[in-house]
Amino acid sequence: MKSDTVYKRTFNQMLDRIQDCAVGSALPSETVLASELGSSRTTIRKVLNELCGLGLLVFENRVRVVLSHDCASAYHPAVETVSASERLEKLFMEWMLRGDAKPGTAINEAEMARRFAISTTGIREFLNRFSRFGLVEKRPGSGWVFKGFSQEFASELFEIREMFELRSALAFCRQPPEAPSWKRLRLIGEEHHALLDDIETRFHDFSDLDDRFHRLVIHGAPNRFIEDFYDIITFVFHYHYQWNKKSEQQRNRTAIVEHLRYIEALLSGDEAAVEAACRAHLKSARVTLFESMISETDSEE
Amino acid sequence: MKSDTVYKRTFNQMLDRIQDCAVGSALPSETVLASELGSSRTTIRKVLNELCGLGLLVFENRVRVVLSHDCASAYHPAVETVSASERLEKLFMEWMLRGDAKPGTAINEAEMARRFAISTTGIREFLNRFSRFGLVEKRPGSGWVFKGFSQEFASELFEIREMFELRSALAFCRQPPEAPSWKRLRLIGEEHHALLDDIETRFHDFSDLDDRFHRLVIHGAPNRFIEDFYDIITFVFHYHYQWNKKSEQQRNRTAIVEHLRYIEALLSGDEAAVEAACRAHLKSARVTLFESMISETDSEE
DNA sequence: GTTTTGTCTCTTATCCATAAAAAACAAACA
DNA sequence: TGTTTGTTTTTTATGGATAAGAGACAAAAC
Repeated sequence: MKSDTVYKRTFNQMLDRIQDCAVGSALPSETVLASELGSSRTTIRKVLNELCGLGLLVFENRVRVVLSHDCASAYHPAVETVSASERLEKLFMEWMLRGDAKPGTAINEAEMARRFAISTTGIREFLNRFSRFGLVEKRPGSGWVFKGFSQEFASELFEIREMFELRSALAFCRQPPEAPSWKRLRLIGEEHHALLDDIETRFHDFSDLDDRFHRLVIHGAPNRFIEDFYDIITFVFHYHYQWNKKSEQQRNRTAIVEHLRYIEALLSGDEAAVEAACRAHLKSARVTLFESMISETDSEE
Repeated sequence: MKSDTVYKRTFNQMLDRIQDCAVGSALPSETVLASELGSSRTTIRKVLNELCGLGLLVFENRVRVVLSHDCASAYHPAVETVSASERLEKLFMEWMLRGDAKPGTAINEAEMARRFAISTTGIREFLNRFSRFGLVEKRPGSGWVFKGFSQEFASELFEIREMFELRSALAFCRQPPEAPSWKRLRLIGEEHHALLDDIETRFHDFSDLDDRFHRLVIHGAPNRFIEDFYDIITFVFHYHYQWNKKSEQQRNRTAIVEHLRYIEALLSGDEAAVEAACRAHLKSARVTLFESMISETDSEE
């Protein structure tokens, strides 16, 4: 049976939304709310009905009016708002990054289903989707082999990343001056400056900015395979650094400075400078990743 | 319920196998047969039992003896030897390449399940695996979008292919002379010569040789992402040219000649020559593919 | 004691079922 | 006429069931 995580998530969002409205004011139409909160009208209505039942809203004259902001206790627990597949992804990555599985281990669906308390269908779907990351491989008939989040993996990942990013950065330079990317790049540059100024407190905001910056560069000359590959990078970094927070602030500060040089080079249009800045940044990112992987291994021995 | 395609396929293979043995001679042990035919002993025994029942074998003194070769009518129909997922792949590719789906079309699992008479779970698994080819994309909650096997797709595919192959070819050259790949390359070179001599009759054999050649080059400096990507190429070419056989012989002849030049360059170790030969071959492959795509569109209008 | 076959257990491929969510359609209003 | 809400239909997410197939262990034979 499908879980009602969408409903619960939307419900919580709606509570937030209500608190932004003055008591006595009217909510927008169902259609508007649906597109605003990113779910279907069906779900919105279910939420709205529930909220009427709770006395937080009234529905009169085809309009829903906010009655109260007193809903702190109505929120659904956050765990219940993530779908089975999202939960599985998280569990699996934790399990992997905790190093419970040595490279080459055979993993089988039935056992995983038990371990993670998710149906075999769910496991199977996850592994199928996940196999594009190159960390597991299917052996038809019998199960899967776990390839391991190893130095080798990281190294192969970076080799491709460097090829792709360099190609994209140079292509980016060659865009006509009227391309809208230039403006976006300047804006992202400003965001970097702003973040650098507040780095002490806001260093967590970097990974999002990082992602947006690299995707902007890459998108300058779109290629679905390159963009897809960047999903892998994002994914790997996301989970790896979530488990490995050592010197996060310093790491991010360095990266920002490198980005700024990179951005400047792009804006100047000087291809040699772009190449140099791009290479320098990726090299440093690689070293940082490797160091964090080594220190992780060390600390466990 | 799991289908018994493995059994039927193994059964057919076993019939072939029996016909290679003289009547009155003994079959090897179950274990040996299992590894020879690539299935488990469980399946082998089932087949063997059936064959005893049919009177083609006898089992006496712990040994199975061939009684007869008269089994032409015992074969299971070939259709029943392919698993649901393989069948689906084929059906889907036909549907796609026949051009029934315009790029941007939304496809939904339920409808596909009906169209192809395969359970929704099966469809879903297929689409999930298939999404790494960049031809369909998931929209969580609602279905999938079909991206289309367009010129644009082919062009993006080739851009990556060129980057990867060039990188691999150069890395291949730099292998130490004692690397076993050199010998393999020479052998593959000979196969090319042999095929060229018989091209009139054997031109169908080229696609396998092509695949092995490129994979050998790529594997000189292994990188799982590059090898994975080559799966996409193989897949796309396989199906595209299966539907588009025009001037197959000429196309293959040209490719063989290009390969031979490419191989010679690799063996010479002259990097400039390698680069030139590699680029030339890929450029020509690209042109050929595009032409066949255009003529396909034309013929339909 | 190593192979070989016999038996039993566990896992995978595949279908089906069902509640949740999305989408399509229809009626009502402004 | 175009929104907005009410209703119905369709589709997706997720669990479950089961025969086929794989693998593990035991017994037998050489």
